[in-house]
Amino acid sequence: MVSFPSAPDDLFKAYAYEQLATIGKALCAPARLVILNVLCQGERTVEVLAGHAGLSVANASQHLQVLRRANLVESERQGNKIIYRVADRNVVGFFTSMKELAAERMSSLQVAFSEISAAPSRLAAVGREELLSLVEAGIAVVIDVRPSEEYRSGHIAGTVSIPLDRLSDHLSWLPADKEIVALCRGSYCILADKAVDILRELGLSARRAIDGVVEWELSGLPVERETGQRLEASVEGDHGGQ
Amino acid sequence: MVSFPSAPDDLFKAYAYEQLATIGKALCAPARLVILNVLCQGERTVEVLAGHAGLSVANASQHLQVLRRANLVESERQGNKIIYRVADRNVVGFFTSMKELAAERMSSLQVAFSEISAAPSRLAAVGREELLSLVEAGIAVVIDVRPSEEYRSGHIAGTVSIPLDRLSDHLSWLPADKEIVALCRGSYCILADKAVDILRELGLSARRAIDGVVEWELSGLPVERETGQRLEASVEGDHGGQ
DNA sequence: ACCATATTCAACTGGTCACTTGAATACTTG
DNA sequence: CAAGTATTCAAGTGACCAGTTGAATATGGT
Repeated sequence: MVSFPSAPDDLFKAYAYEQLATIGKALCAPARLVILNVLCQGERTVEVLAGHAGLSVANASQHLQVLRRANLVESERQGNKIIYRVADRNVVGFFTSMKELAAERMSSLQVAFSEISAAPSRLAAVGREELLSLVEAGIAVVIDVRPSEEYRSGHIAGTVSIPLDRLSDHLSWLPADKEIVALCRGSYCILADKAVDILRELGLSARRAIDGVVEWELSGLPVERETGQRLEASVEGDHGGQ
Repeated sequence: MVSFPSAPDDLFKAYAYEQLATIGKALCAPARLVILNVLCQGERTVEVLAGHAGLSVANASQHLQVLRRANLVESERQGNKIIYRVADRNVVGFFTSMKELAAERMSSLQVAFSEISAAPSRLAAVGREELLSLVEAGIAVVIDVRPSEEYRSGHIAGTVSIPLDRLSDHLSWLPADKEIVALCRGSYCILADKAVDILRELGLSARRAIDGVVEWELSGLPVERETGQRLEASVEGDHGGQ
């Protein structure tokens, strides 16, 4: 560069950090984070995503384009609809580490949350190592309380699908002598908390898992997918979770 | 939760994503990213950080407080000055993966950049595996072209400190029969590019490393630190790098 | 105690972003 | 080819954010 004026250097620096900031900007609106979190679990249509985030379709579409400009998600036309998905497996890992980083801040909230909740489900949450050992020892059953569509589009092998809103239908055959561990979408999702509260009120031994299906998948557990099955519009069954 | 109104659920969801967005907001201003990148290499004073980012001290202070509110950095008073550092080793890892995620977007820029640059240093950059094998085979020398203060505060074992602005003083003893690999702060830093251009103009075989010292450190290489040595105010020697 | 230095606070301004609304585009189905 | 559905575009509004300036706070040295 010797004979190089310094201007292009600053230009490069400015441009580089501007590009980097594009990713940051994509992650600074809560609505986009909700969308991204849903997309980390599988591909979805615009309408479904708008429902999850509580946005108008037009608004959700704009948020999605911000995410796409940041190269975090990509879209593809499939028949009548346009489906969005994360652009890369790395995005899932990156977003997960962001959530883990925020978990520290969240801990204060979780304490406050457990105080208004009937059962301190969050504080007794089950970590990965413990859950694995519980399952291996055969003294725990893991139930996946997400809506059944999500279970179908990808779940950890060995878990049983019991959507939260159908939990009462399956109470009869749940073992009273084993511990029940509820699995949902992760620490930002409260489906498992609700399930645990219900089960405990019935006298069963239940706890929630700290991590969600996506985190387990990232840590290398085998995942089963029902291929060909696609998530169509149906936000029903999602009782404020995530 | 059974007997729980759904309002607190939405409150939790909203609060959780708001907290997560705090981190995103901290990363959406280029100036803050520059600051964070410098902090990933070691603790600094406000004045130094302001110099790196090209901001007024008051402005840099405000940016630092945004970063602190997001729990990404922490501050400590040391005598007359206040030094900032990353709050957690995980922050370095997280920020690194963010940069890697952006690298894809950057590739287009790197091509454009190499076109105006005398030598296509970026395109021939050396990755980790290759560099390790080159060093093991004894056919490459690795020079650390960052300012000497940064080298002192932490560098990879086996590398030699040759600050870019003193490169001409060390030309005599650089081996002509080996390949010279220049190491700097990473792909967002152009110090190594400049060094390579100088060396090539002199007929030496030189390439830059893709990654910076921080990335190498994260991947497990032994790091040497001169303890007790602290980075005092001195932006001099930083020729537009980062 | 006083001054110099380092950092933060407070008030202000221009620009950018999120959300709304109404229209336009693109594809599928009859 | 027409009608319907899904998504995107375009314009407008209110809120928030980055940067500036000048003053306030806090520490160390004399």
